[in-house]
Amino acid sequence: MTYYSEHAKVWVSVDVIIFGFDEGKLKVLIGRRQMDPGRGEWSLYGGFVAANEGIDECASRTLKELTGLRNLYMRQVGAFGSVDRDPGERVVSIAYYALINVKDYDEKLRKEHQAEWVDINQLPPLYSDHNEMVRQAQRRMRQKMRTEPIGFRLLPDLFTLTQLQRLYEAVGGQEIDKRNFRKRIKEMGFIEKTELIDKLSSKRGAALYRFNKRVYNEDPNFKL
Amino acid sequence: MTYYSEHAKVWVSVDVIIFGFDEGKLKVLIGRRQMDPGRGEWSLYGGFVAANEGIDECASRTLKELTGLRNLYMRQVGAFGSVDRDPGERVVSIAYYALINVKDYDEKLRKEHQAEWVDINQLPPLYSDHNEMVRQAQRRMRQKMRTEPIGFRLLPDLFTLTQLQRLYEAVGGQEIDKRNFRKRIKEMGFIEKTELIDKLSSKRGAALYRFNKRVYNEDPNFKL
DNA sequence: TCAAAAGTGTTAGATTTACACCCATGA
DNA sequence: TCATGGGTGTAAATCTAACACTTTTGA
Repeated sequence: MTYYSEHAKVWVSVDVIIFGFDEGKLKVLIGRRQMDPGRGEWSLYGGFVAANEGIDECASRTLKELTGLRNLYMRQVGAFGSVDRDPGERVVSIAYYALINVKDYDEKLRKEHQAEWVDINQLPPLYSDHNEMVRQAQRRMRQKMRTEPIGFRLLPDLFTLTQLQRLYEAVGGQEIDKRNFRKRIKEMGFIEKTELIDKLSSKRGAALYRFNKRVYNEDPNFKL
Repeated sequence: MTYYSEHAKVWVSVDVIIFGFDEGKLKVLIGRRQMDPGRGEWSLYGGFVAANEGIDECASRTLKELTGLRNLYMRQVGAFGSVDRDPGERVVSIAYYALINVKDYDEKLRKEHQAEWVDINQLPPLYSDHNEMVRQAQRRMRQKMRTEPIGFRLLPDLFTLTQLQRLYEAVGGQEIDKRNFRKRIKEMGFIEKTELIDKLSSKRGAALYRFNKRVYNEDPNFKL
């Protein structure tokens, strides 16, 4: 308290936009707010930044608490700090987005937290400025996905090209030509075909692919 | 203090990366830090967020105090919040970048604040994580400039095409072909040729252009 | 046998890049 | 008269977008 004591301190929190991909839709994990003010409203998950905790750590901790998963792909969206954004007190909140494979999220844990996957295009009004946070997170994620292959984080380790295409369509918000898409995938090189066949989603069966991180790292080129 | 009192509060500050363009170089306004800890080190300008002040307002106020200018183009870069980023206390800082026309900045005011324009490629080590803030601000600004004509904020109202090209080169970090550049400018439509001639930078004289905001707003397309 | 999803190439058009010379003027 | 920066067009190459049919197999 020796240096800046004449200035005001404020609460700083972190809110996380957790993206998942399921049933061909981009989804966000939301829940009912468990504290006042706003108890019971739809809300993102978040937590307060502790005195001895960096903001990235706080986001990781929040994600871990909610999903049980560590080392999720996570990026900062930005700080939200209007004076009256929180109805209770002055809180500056820093939004992060994270990508998870829906199937990695233990259903029991999800229910314990009363968390729900909701289509990003069907979100209800959320607490405070959380809808705006989601919009910005989506823009950010879409932009990132154009230049880095982060989308794999939303899929199982093995996936079909149609799944991958649906993912890009859901994120980009528009349909993609199948042949052009597959042509681009082939050019990338770091999306490997395996010998495995997925028989669940079609009668004929579709080849399963995987993301080869090593190849990607050696060959740092990318375009959607 | 009724809702979140069990959580810790921290100081929140704003740091501004002020970009200028002069002598064909992209420059940043820095100064000597006027407070402890770190007094005398090279630093960005910043200020603490007051209890009754939003973070964007805080950034505007900081810019106004330093430059005397209002309504500068300004965008948030993001929040910086490692526990030990500030050597004195726990401070979460939110970085913003702003664009100003160097000639709009009153020299007297600049000297009063002991502020200096420094080539972004020649920056000295700055206080705390300010170098990293500058790097991120530059990436952000470069990216933005590819899709929106924000560069005009760094130039006088009237400018020659060569000036404009040098600006894009400085921001993009690479040379641009003169004919291709001018071809693109013509296609844009919202960069208007005036009848005025600049005789300062060449013997022959160069046509002066201006950015027509109205035309731009009616025709929301853009590419570098 | 048929419905449903997988898989596969080519072509036209659009965009991007490379490139060189003449012009006007002040010193 | 010459050095300096201003100004202009074309052609090749690359990238992007549009487009339709055959295959496999479970129901």
